[in-house]
Amino acid sequence: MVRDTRENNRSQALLDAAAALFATQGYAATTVRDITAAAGMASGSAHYHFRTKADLLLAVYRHGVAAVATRVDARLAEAPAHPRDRIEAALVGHVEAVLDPSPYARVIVSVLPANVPELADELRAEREHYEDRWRTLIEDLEPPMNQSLLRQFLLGAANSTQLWFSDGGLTPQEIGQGLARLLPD
Amino acid sequence: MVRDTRENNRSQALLDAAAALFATQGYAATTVRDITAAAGMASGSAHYHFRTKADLLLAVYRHGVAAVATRVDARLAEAPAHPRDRIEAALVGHVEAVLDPSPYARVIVSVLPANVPELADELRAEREHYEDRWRTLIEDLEPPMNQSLLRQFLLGAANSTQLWFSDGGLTPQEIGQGLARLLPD
DNA sequence: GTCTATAAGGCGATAGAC
DNA sequence: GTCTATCGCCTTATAGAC
Repeated sequence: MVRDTRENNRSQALLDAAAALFATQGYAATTVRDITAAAGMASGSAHYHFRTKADLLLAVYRHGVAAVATRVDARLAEAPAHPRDRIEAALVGHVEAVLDPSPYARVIVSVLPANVPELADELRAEREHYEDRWRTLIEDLEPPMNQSLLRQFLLGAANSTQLWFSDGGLTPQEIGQGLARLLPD
Repeated sequence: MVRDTRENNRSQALLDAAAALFATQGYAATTVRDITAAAGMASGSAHYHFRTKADLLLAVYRHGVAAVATRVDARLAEAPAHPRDRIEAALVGHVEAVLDPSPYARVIVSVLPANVPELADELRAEREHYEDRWRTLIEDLEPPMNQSLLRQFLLGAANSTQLWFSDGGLTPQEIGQGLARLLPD
Protein backbone atom coordinates (compact mmCIF):
# COMPACT_ATOMS: atom_id res chain seq x y z
CA MET A 1 0.00 0.00 0.00
CA VAL A 2 1.27 3.48 -0.90
CA ARG A 3 1.78 5.69 2.14
CA ASP A 4 -0.01 9.02 1.99
CA THR A 5 2.92 11.34 2.60
CA ARG A 6 2.79 14.86 1.26
CA GLU A 7 4.95 13.84 -1.67
CA ASN A 8 2.84 10.82 -2.56
CA ASN A 9 -0.18 13.06 -2.41
CA ARG A 10 1.04 15.07 -5.36
CA SER A 11 2.16 11.98 -7.27
CA GLN A 12 -1.26 10.56 -6.60
CA ALA A 13 -2.98 13.68 -7.92
CA LEU A 14 -0.96 13.37 -11.11
CA LEU A 15 -1.81 9.68 -11.45
CA ASP A 16 -5.51 10.35 -10.89
CA ALA A 17 -5.57 13.13 -13.47
CA ALA A 18 -3.57 11.08 -15.96
CA ALA A 19 -5.82 8.06 -15.52
CA ALA A 20 -8.95 10.10 -16.13
CA LEU A 21 -7.53 11.72 -19.27
CA PHE A 22 -5.93 8.57 -20.71
CA ALA A 23 -9.21 6.72 -20.14
CA THR A 24 -11.34 9.23 -22.04
CA GLN A 25 -8.96 10.60 -24.70
CA GLY A 26 -6.36 7.91 -25.13
CA TYR A 27 -2.63 8.24 -24.56
CA ALA A 28 -1.36 10.14 -27.59
CA ALA A 29 -4.12 12.76 -27.50
CA THR A 30 -3.43 13.59 -23.86
CA THR A 31 -0.67 16.10 -23.13
CA VAL A 32 1.42 16.56 -20.04
CA ARG A 33 -0.08 20.05 -19.84
CA ASP A 34 -3.60 18.56 -19.75
CA ILE A 35 -2.58 16.31 -16.89
CA THR A 36 -0.78 18.91 -14.79
CA ALA A 37 -3.58 21.43 -15.29
CA ALA A 38 -6.12 18.87 -14.07
CA ALA A 39 -3.93 18.17 -11.05
CA GLY A 40 -3.56 21.89 -10.32
CA MET A 41 0.14 22.06 -11.05
CA ALA A 42 2.42 23.86 -13.47
CA SER A 43 3.42 21.83 -16.49
CA GLY A 44 7.10 21.61 -15.58
CA SER A 45 6.37 20.07 -12.18
CA ALA A 46 5.22 16.71 -13.45
CA HIS A 47 8.74 15.73 -14.39
CA TYR A 48 9.88 15.82 -10.77
CA HIS A 49 7.49 12.91 -10.04
CA PHE A 50 7.63 11.07 -13.37
CA ARG A 51 10.53 11.39 -15.75
CA THR A 52 8.46 11.03 -18.92
CA LYS A 53 4.86 10.84 -20.04
CA ALA A 54 5.41 7.15 -20.82
CA ASP A 55 6.44 6.50 -17.21
CA LEU A 56 3.16 8.04 -16.12
CA LEU A 57 1.18 5.75 -18.42
CA LEU A 58 3.03 2.70 -17.18
CA ALA A 59 2.24 3.57 -13.56
CA VAL A 60 -1.42 4.23 -14.40
CA TYR A 61 -1.70 1.01 -16.38
CA ARG A 62 -0.24 -1.03 -13.53
CA HIS A 63 -2.73 0.49 -11.12
CA GLY A 64 -5.47 -0.36 -13.62
CA VAL A 65 -4.51 -4.01 -13.93
CA ALA A 66 -4.17 -4.24 -10.16
CA ALA A 67 -7.62 -2.70 -9.70
CA VAL A 68 -9.19 -5.34 -11.94
CA ALA A 69 -7.26 -8.15 -10.27
CA THR A 70 -8.25 -6.98 -6.80
CA ARG A 71 -11.92 -6.82 -7.69
CA VAL A 72 -11.88 -10.22 -9.38
CA ASP A 73 -10.10 -11.81 -6.43
CA ALA A 74 -12.63 -10.31 -4.03
CA ARG A 75 -15.49 -11.83 -6.04
CA LEU A 76 -13.70 -15.16 -6.24
CA ALA A 77 -13.16 -15.22 -2.47
CA GLU A 78 -16.89 -15.37 -1.87
CA ALA A 79 -17.76 -17.63 -4.81
CA PRO A 80 -18.86 -21.29 -4.61
CA ALA A 81 -16.33 -23.96 -5.55
CA HIS A 82 -18.02 -24.99 -8.79
CA PRO A 83 -15.87 -24.01 -11.81
CA ARG A 84 -18.78 -22.44 -13.66
CA ASP A 85 -19.79 -20.36 -10.63
CA ARG A 86 -16.23 -19.24 -10.16
CA ILE A 87 -15.94 -18.00 -13.73
CA GLU A 88 -19.23 -16.17 -13.36
CA ALA A 89 -17.94 -14.48 -10.21
CA ALA A 90 -14.71 -13.50 -11.95
CA LEU A 91 -16.63 -12.13 -14.95
CA VAL A 92 -18.81 -10.00 -12.70
CA GLY A 93 -15.71 -8.67 -10.95
CA HIS A 94 -13.96 -7.90 -14.22
CA VAL A 95 -16.96 -6.11 -15.70
CA GLU A 96 -17.49 -4.14 -12.49
CA ALA A 97 -13.88 -3.01 -12.64
CA VAL A 98 -13.81 -1.85 -16.26
CA LEU A 99 -17.11 0.00 -15.77
CA ASP A 100 -16.09 1.57 -12.48
CA PRO A 101 -16.25 5.37 -12.29
CA SER A 102 -12.67 5.30 -11.04
CA PRO A 103 -10.71 5.60 -14.26
CA TYR A 104 -7.71 3.35 -13.62
CA ALA A 105 -9.22 0.11 -14.84
CA ARG A 106 -10.76 1.85 -17.82
CA VAL A 107 -7.31 2.71 -19.11
CA ILE A 108 -6.56 -0.93 -19.88
CA VAL A 109 -9.40 -0.87 -22.42
CA SER A 110 -8.96 2.59 -23.91
CA VAL A 111 -5.18 2.41 -24.31
CA LEU A 112 -4.19 -0.39 -26.67
CA PRO A 113 -0.64 -1.66 -26.11
CA ALA A 114 -0.03 -1.82 -29.86
CA ASN A 115 -0.67 1.90 -30.11
CA VAL A 116 2.16 2.78 -27.70
CA PRO A 117 5.15 1.03 -29.30
CA GLU A 118 7.72 2.10 -26.71
CA LEU A 119 5.66 0.50 -23.91
CA ALA A 120 3.84 -2.25 -25.80
CA ASP A 121 5.85 -5.13 -24.35
CA GLU A 122 5.59 -3.92 -20.77
CA LEU A 123 1.85 -3.22 -21.03
CA ARG A 124 1.25 -6.65 -22.50
CA ALA A 125 3.30 -8.25 -19.72
CA GLU A 126 1.11 -6.57 -17.09
CA ARG A 127 -2.00 -7.90 -18.78
CA GLU A 128 -0.52 -11.39 -19.15
CA HIS A 129 0.18 -11.68 -15.48
CA TYR A 130 -3.42 -10.83 -14.63
CA GLU A 131 -4.76 -13.22 -17.26
CA ASP A 132 -2.95 -16.15 -15.68
CA ARG A 133 -5.75 -16.60 -13.19
CA TRP A 134 -8.14 -16.95 -16.11
CA ARG A 135 -6.10 -19.83 -17.46
CA THR A 136 -6.60 -21.66 -14.19
CA LEU A 137 -10.30 -20.85 -13.98
CA ILE A 138 -10.89 -22.19 -17.47
CA GLU A 139 -8.75 -25.29 -17.00
CA ASP A 140 -10.96 -26.20 -14.07
CA LEU A 141 -14.06 -25.81 -16.24
CA GLU A 142 -12.76 -28.41 -18.72
CA PRO A 143 -14.71 -26.81 -21.57
CA PRO A 144 -15.41 -28.75 -24.78
CA MET A 145 -13.38 -26.25 -26.84
CA ASN A 146 -9.99 -24.59 -27.19
CA GLN A 147 -9.24 -23.08 -23.78
CA SER A 148 -7.22 -20.06 -24.80
CA LEU A 149 -9.88 -19.23 -27.39
CA LEU A 150 -12.53 -19.26 -24.70
CA ARG A 151 -10.37 -17.11 -22.42
CA GLN A 152 -9.81 -14.50 -25.12
CA PHE A 153 -13.48 -14.42 -26.06
CA LEU A 154 -14.60 -13.88 -22.47
CA LEU A 155 -12.05 -11.16 -21.78
CA GLY A 156 -12.71 -9.48 -25.14
CA ALA A 157 -16.45 -9.44 -24.54
CA ALA A 158 -16.01 -8.25 -20.95
CA ASN A 159 -13.66 -5.43 -21.96
CA SER A 160 -15.95 -4.32 -24.78
CA THR A 161 -18.68 -3.52 -22.27
CA GLN A 162 -16.91 -0.23 -21.69
CA LEU A 163 -17.49 0.81 -25.30
CA TRP A 164 -21.27 0.50 -25.17
CA PHE A 165 -22.27 0.61 -21.50
CA SER A 166 -24.59 3.43 -20.50
CA ASP A 167 -25.99 4.29 -17.12
CA GLY A 168 -29.64 3.47 -16.70
CA GLY A 169 -29.53 0.17 -18.55
CA LEU A 170 -28.28 -3.11 -17.17
CA THR A 171 -26.01 -3.10 -14.13
CA PRO A 172 -22.43 -4.34 -14.28
CA GLN A 173 -23.54 -7.36 -12.27
CA GLU A 174 -26.32 -8.21 -14.73
CA ILE A 175 -23.91 -7.82 -17.64
CA GLY A 176 -21.33 -10.11 -16.06
CA GLN A 177 -23.97 -12.71 -15.28
CA GLY A 178 -25.36 -12.46 -18.81
CA LEU A 179 -21.92 -13.13 -20.23
CA ALA A 180 -21.49 -16.13 -17.93
CA ARG A 181 -24.62 -17.67 -19.48
CA LEU A 182 -22.66 -18.16 -22.70
CA LEU A 183 -20.28 -20.54 -20.95
CA PRO A 184 -20.37 -24.08 -22.27
CA ASP A 185 -21.58 -26.70 -19.82
CA MET B 1 -17.38 1.59 -56.98
CA VAL B 2 -14.70 4.27 -57.16
CA ARG B 3 -13.38 4.77 -60.68
CA ASP B 4 -9.62 4.50 -61.03
CA THR B 5 -8.88 7.83 -62.63
CA ARG B 6 -5.46 9.37 -62.19
CA GLU B 7 -6.82 11.64 -59.47
CA ASN B 8 -8.51 8.84 -57.55
CA ASN B 9 -5.28 6.94 -57.76
CA ARG B 10 -3.53 9.48 -55.58
CA SER B 11 -6.48 9.79 -53.19
CA GLN B 12 -6.43 6.02 -52.95
CA ALA B 13 -2.72 5.97 -52.17
CA LEU B 14 -3.36 8.42 -49.33
CA LEU B 15 -6.26 6.35 -48.02
CA ASP B 16 -4.19 3.16 -48.13
CA ALA B 17 -1.28 4.76 -46.30
CA ALA B 18 -3.58 6.37 -43.73
CA ALA B 19 -5.42 3.10 -43.11
CA ALA B 20 -2.18 1.22 -42.52
CA LEU B 21 -0.87 3.84 -40.10
CA PHE B 22 -4.13 4.43 -38.22
CA ALA B 23 -4.50 0.67 -37.84
CA THR B 24 -1.09 0.15 -36.28
CA GLN B 25 -0.46 3.42 -34.41
CA GLY B 26 -3.90 4.84 -33.78
CA TYR B 27 -5.24 8.19 -34.97
CA ALA B 28 -3.62 10.75 -32.69
CA ALA B 29 -0.14 9.25 -32.95
CA THR B 30 -0.21 9.30 -36.75
CA THR B 31 0.81 12.55 -38.44
CA VAL B 32 -0.14 13.88 -41.84
CA ARG B 33 3.56 13.84 -42.61
CA ASP B 34 3.72 10.09 -41.82
CA ILE B 35 0.86 9.47 -44.21
CA THR B 36 2.09 11.53 -47.11
CA ALA B 37 5.61 10.10 -46.77
CA ALA B 38 4.19 6.56 -46.96
CA ALA B 39 2.18 7.54 -50.03
CA GLY B 40 5.26 9.09 -51.67
CA MET B 41 3.97 12.65 -51.57
CA ALA B 42 5.02 15.94 -50.05
CA SER B 43 3.23 16.83 -46.84
CA GLY B 44 1.38 19.80 -48.26
CA SER B 45 -0.21 17.75 -51.02
CA ALA B 46 -2.58 15.77 -48.82
CA HIS B 47 -4.77 18.78 -48.24
CA TYR B 48 -5.70 18.96 -51.90
CA HIS B 49 -7.45 15.58 -51.56
CA PHE B 50 -8.65 15.80 -47.96
CA ARG B 51 -9.23 19.08 -46.22
CA THR B 52 -8.21 17.83 -42.75
CA LYS B 53 -6.71 14.79 -41.08
CA ALA B 54 -10.13 14.10 -39.55
CA ASP B 55 -11.68 13.91 -43.04
CA LEU B 56 -9.09 11.30 -43.93
CA LEU B 57 -9.96 9.20 -40.88
CA LEU B 58 -13.67 9.40 -41.64
CA ALA B 59 -13.11 8.17 -45.20
CA VAL B 60 -10.86 5.34 -43.99
CA TYR B 61 -13.33 4.34 -41.27
CA ARG B 62 -16.20 4.20 -43.78
CA HIS B 63 -14.14 1.97 -46.06
CA GLY B 64 -13.38 -0.21 -43.04
CA VAL B 65 -17.00 -0.66 -42.03
CA ALA B 66 -17.92 -1.33 -45.66
CA ALA B 67 -15.18 -3.95 -45.93
CA VAL B 68 -16.54 -5.82 -42.92
CA ALA B 69 -20.12 -5.56 -44.16
CA THR B 70 -19.18 -6.82 -47.63
CA ARG B 71 -17.36 -9.82 -46.23
CA VAL B 72 -20.16 -10.68 -43.82
CA ASP B 73 -22.78 -10.38 -46.56
CA ALA B 74 -20.75 -12.65 -48.83
CA ARG B 75 -20.60 -15.29 -46.10
CA LEU B 76 -24.31 -14.90 -45.41
CA ALA B 77 -25.17 -15.33 -49.09
CA GLU B 78 -23.82 -18.87 -49.06
CA ALA B 79 -25.04 -19.82 -45.58
CA PRO B 80 -27.87 -22.24 -44.73
CA ALA B 81 -31.18 -20.75 -43.60
CA HIS B 82 -30.91 -21.91 -40.00
CA PRO B 83 -30.48 -18.89 -37.64
CA ARG B 84 -27.58 -20.48 -35.81
CA ASP B 85 -25.74 -21.31 -39.04
CA ARG B 86 -26.30 -17.80 -40.31
CA ILE B 87 -24.78 -16.24 -37.20
CA GLU B 88 -21.81 -18.58 -37.48
CA ALA B 89 -21.32 -17.52 -41.11
CA ALA B 90 -21.53 -13.85 -40.16
CA LEU B 91 -19.05 -14.34 -37.31
CA VAL B 92 -16.56 -16.02 -39.63
CA GLY B 93 -16.94 -13.14 -42.10
CA HIS B 94 -16.49 -10.52 -39.41
CA VAL B 95 -13.40 -12.18 -37.93
CA GLU B 96 -11.90 -12.67 -41.39
CA ALA B 97 -12.38 -8.97 -42.08
CA VAL B 98 -10.83 -7.61 -38.87
CA LEU B 99 -7.87 -9.99 -39.28
CA ASP B 100 -7.39 -9.24 -42.97
CA PRO B 101 -3.93 -7.99 -43.98
CA SER B 102 -5.68 -5.09 -45.72
CA PRO B 103 -5.75 -2.49 -42.98
CA TYR B 104 -9.12 -0.80 -43.55
CA ALA B 105 -11.20 -3.10 -41.40
CA ARG B 106 -8.56 -3.14 -38.70
CA VAL B 107 -9.04 0.59 -38.19
CA ILE B 108 -12.50 0.06 -36.71
CA VAL B 109 -10.86 -1.86 -33.85
CA SER B 110 -7.73 0.22 -33.30
CA VAL B 111 -9.43 3.63 -33.46
CA LEU B 112 -11.98 4.00 -30.67
CA PRO B 113 -14.70 6.58 -31.47
CA ALA B 114 -14.54 7.93 -27.92
CA ASN B 115 -10.89 8.85 -28.44
CA VAL B 116 -11.65 11.14 -31.41
CA PRO B 117 -14.22 13.53 -29.93
CA GLU B 118 -14.72 15.63 -33.07
CA LEU B 119 -15.72 12.52 -35.06
CA ALA B 120 -17.15 10.29 -32.34
CA ASP B 121 -20.79 10.67 -33.37
CA GLU B 122 -20.12 10.03 -37.04
CA LEU B 123 -17.90 7.02 -36.38
CA ARG B 124 -20.50 5.52 -34.08
CA ALA B 125 -23.21 6.09 -36.69
CA GLU B 126 -21.18 4.15 -39.27
CA ARG B 127 -20.83 1.27 -36.85
CA GLU B 128 -24.51 1.35 -35.90
CA HIS B 129 -25.61 0.99 -39.48
CA TYR B 130 -23.47 -2.10 -39.93
CA GLU B 131 -24.65 -3.58 -36.64
CA ASP B 132 -28.28 -3.44 -37.75
CA ARG B 133 -27.88 -6.72 -39.59
CA TRP B 134 -26.74 -8.29 -36.35
CA ARG B 135 -29.97 -7.23 -34.69
CA THR B 136 -31.90 -9.15 -37.33
CA LEU B 137 -29.66 -12.21 -37.16
CA ILE B 138 -30.07 -12.42 -33.40
CA GLU B 139 -33.83 -11.80 -33.46
CA ASP B 140 -34.16 -14.81 -35.71
CA LEU B 141 -32.18 -16.92 -33.24
CA GLU B 142 -34.67 -16.15 -30.46
CA PRO B 143 -31.99 -16.63 -27.80
CA PRO B 144 -32.94 -17.23 -24.15
CA MET B 145 -31.26 -13.99 -23.06
CA ASN B 146 -31.14 -10.24 -23.64
CA GLN B 147 -30.61 -9.81 -27.39
CA SER B 148 -28.59 -6.62 -27.43
CA LEU B 149 -26.35 -8.06 -24.72
CA LEU B 150 -25.68 -11.09 -26.89
CA ARG B 151 -25.00 -8.88 -29.91
CA GLN B 152 -22.48 -6.75 -28.03
CA PHE B 153 -20.74 -9.80 -26.58
CA LEU B 154 -20.32 -11.43 -29.97
CA LEU B 155 -19.06 -8.27 -31.66
CA GLY B 156 -16.80 -7.44 -28.73
CA ALA B 157 -15.27 -10.91 -28.75
CA ALA B 158 -14.93 -10.91 -32.55
CA ASN B 159 -13.23 -7.51 -32.59
CA SER B 160 -10.88 -8.46 -29.79
CA THR B 161 -9.38 -11.19 -31.95
CA GLN B 162 -7.26 -8.50 -33.55
CA LEU B 163 -5.54 -7.79 -30.23
CA TRP B 164 -4.25 -11.33 -29.72
CA PHE B 165 -4.30 -13.04 -33.12
CA SER B 166 -0.94 -14.29 -34.38
CA ASP B 167 -0.13 -16.00 -37.63
CA GLY B 168 0.62 -19.68 -37.27
CA GLY B 169 -2.12 -20.41 -34.74
CA LEU B 170 -5.78 -20.86 -35.49
CA THR B 171 -7.16 -19.52 -38.76
CA PRO B 172 -9.76 -16.75 -38.86
CA GLN B 173 -12.31 -19.36 -39.93
CA GLU B 174 -11.53 -21.59 -36.96
CA ILE B 175 -11.75 -18.60 -34.62
CA GLY B 176 -15.12 -17.52 -36.01
CA GLN B 177 -16.46 -21.07 -35.72
CA GLY B 178 -15.12 -21.37 -32.19
CA LEU B 179 -16.93 -18.20 -31.19
CA ALA B 180 -20.15 -19.50 -32.76
CA ARG B 181 -19.99 -22.51 -30.44
CA LEU B 182 -20.75 -20.21 -27.53
CA LEU B 183 -24.14 -19.37 -29.00
CA PRO B 184 -27.08 -20.50 -26.87
CA ASP B 185 -29.28 -23.17 -28.45
C1' DG C 1 8.85 20.50 -4.66
C1' DT C 2 6.93 23.82 -7.43
C1' DC C 3 7.47 27.65 -10.09
C1' DT C 4 8.60 30.44 -14.66
C1' DA C 5 10.87 30.48 -18.80
C1' DT C 6 12.58 28.38 -22.61
C1' DA C 7 15.04 25.09 -25.55
C1' DA C 8 14.43 22.23 -29.55
C1' DG C 9 11.54 20.34 -32.41
C1' DG C 10 6.96 18.57 -34.41
C1' DC C 11 2.16 19.64 -35.49
C1' DG C 12 -1.89 20.74 -38.94
C1' DA C 13 -2.80 23.63 -42.35
C1' DT C 14 -1.93 27.30 -45.92
C1' DA C 15 0.23 30.18 -49.82
C1' DG C 16 1.98 30.59 -54.01
C1' DA C 17 5.32 28.84 -57.61
C1' DC C 18 5.33 25.63 -61.24
C1' DG D 1 -2.01 18.34 -58.70
C1' DT D 2 2.20 18.49 -56.55
C1' DC D 3 5.85 20.99 -54.97
C1' DT D 4 8.63 24.07 -51.42
C1' DA D 5 8.43 27.10 -47.84
C1' DT D 6 6.39 28.75 -43.97
C1' DC D 7 2.86 30.42 -40.47
C1' DG D 8 1.29 29.97 -35.87
C1' DC D 9 0.80 26.95 -32.54
C1' DC D 10 1.68 23.05 -29.61
C1' DT D 11 4.72 19.39 -27.87
C1' DT D 12 8.00 16.98 -24.34
C1' DA D 13 11.41 17.91 -21.51
C1' DT D 14 14.90 20.82 -19.11
C1' DA D 15 17.25 24.77 -16.37
C1' DG D 16 17.53 27.49 -12.76
C1' DA D 17 15.10 30.73 -9.46
C1' DC D 18 12.74 30.45 -5.23
